[in-house]
Amino acid sequence: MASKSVLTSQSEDFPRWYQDVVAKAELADNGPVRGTMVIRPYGYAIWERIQGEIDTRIKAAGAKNAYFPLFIPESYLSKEAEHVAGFSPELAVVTHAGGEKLAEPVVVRPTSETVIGEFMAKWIQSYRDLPLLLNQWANVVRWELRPRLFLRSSEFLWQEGHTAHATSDDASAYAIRIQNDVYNDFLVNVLAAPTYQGIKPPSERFAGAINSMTCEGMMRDGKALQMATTHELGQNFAKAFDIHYQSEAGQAELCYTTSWGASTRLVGGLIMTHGDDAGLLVPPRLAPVQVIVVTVRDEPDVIEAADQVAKSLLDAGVRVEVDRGRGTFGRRVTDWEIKGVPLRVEVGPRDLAQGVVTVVRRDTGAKSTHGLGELAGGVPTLLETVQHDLLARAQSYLVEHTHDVTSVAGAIDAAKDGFARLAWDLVAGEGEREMNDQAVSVRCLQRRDGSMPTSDEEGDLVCLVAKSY
RNA sequence: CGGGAAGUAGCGCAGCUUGGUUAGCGCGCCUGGUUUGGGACCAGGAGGCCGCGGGUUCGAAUCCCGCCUUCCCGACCA
Repeated sequence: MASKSVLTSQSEDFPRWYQDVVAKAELADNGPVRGTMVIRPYGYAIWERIQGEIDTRIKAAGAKNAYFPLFIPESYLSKEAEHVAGFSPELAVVTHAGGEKLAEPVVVRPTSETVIGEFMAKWIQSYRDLPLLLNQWANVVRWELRPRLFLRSSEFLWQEGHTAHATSDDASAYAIRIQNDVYNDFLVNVLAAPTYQGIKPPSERFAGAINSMTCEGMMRDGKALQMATTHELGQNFAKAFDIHYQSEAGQAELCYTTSWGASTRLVGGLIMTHGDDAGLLVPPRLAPVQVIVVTVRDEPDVIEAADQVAKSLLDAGVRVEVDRGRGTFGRRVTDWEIKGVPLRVEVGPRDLAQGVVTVVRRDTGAKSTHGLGELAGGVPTLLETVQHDLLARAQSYLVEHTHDVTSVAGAIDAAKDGFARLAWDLVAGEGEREMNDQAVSVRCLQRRDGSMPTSDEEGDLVCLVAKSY
């Protein structure tokens, strides 16, 4: 039976749909101060899954976690000219503390290149100390003029990796490794959100970087979202903070540093990559709840069967919860659809009489019946099927919403629907300004074969342009 | 930060133009009952500094000023 829709549909009003999902899936609320965000338990559970997956990959890449302070002396920011110029407009600065005006104002970190640079300089003495591979999970503050939950909040959570290397080549290779083995691997294999990887044009580079790499995803409203980013900082920060080492030959040499991050914005990317008119849709490998077992009637034998189903799935390594005795069946079904739980197992008297349960896929709505005994074997397989189907669907979406064009005007037009791809030579300079006037920007540069260039100086590059978040 | 819209119960809204008894409605919430295979129904009930501060007035949700917050469109960004 069709019911009145719970959410604004994507086609009716996409921004409204996004807010409805955030609210009704109980992901987050606005905080009392403009731009701040309260992440609710279900939203945080998703973030914890993201954290866990990324953290494992970071450690596999050899970086170690540490923690640096929230407060940074204002003077640190000023040490790198481009860095301070880039971040000044969005800094939160503490001028008073302990009831008195501070001698030197303290900034709330917008990112930690500066403090970490200061300590890298202290810790690195010899080439034997390199590479130094650090990561921290932290909150950062960038005063946003136009906040949006998860996508752009004044305070957000992220991981920021910071590394120091003896050579430019080593720094570059490590940055590429992070980009591929941490970010791209997570995005493709866990989030099921394929992206275009490329380098940023000079205009879009991180403040203080010599090269920025990005993973650019396509949301279901045709706008691009930067899902993760990696920067080669060259020797800019090494110079500013005197990060040097003694080489094998006994010479003092400056280090090359990198930094890289992924944030709670990924939750926004998740919502807009997979979500549909029924709500959120979380890929199984990411989902904090992979299977929800719903009782159709709250009768003792049904409840007992539901608990047994949950136990057998739990034993099979499935993240499962049971929902029973809370409102009507239809209500509970809708609630879990909004939350995007990938599989629902319905346990009711009619099925039980035949020794089966009904399994429903959140992505397709397809129902199937499974014998009680074979559930623990079948569900993990089905979860993997859903995972692969979501990736395939997102992949097609990305391809279908990428249009090859041959002019700036054509690109601006194509950007109404997604990415436009065209020769970078046609765009660089005046073309980029023309696009920016239409709220279209260059998201990344690639080689013609789709691989990542080492620099924007490389000839014969293409650019992917789009409207973006 | 510029342009636009809006803040009244948890959510969505009416009331404001033309100031005047006790501020309404739908959903949700609580209690009891009937229900339950796709957002149930009946009955009873709780819940409001009408965003905050100031002003005008005998009297302000309503008129005036300031601020805060949210949403949309731009410029800036993970």
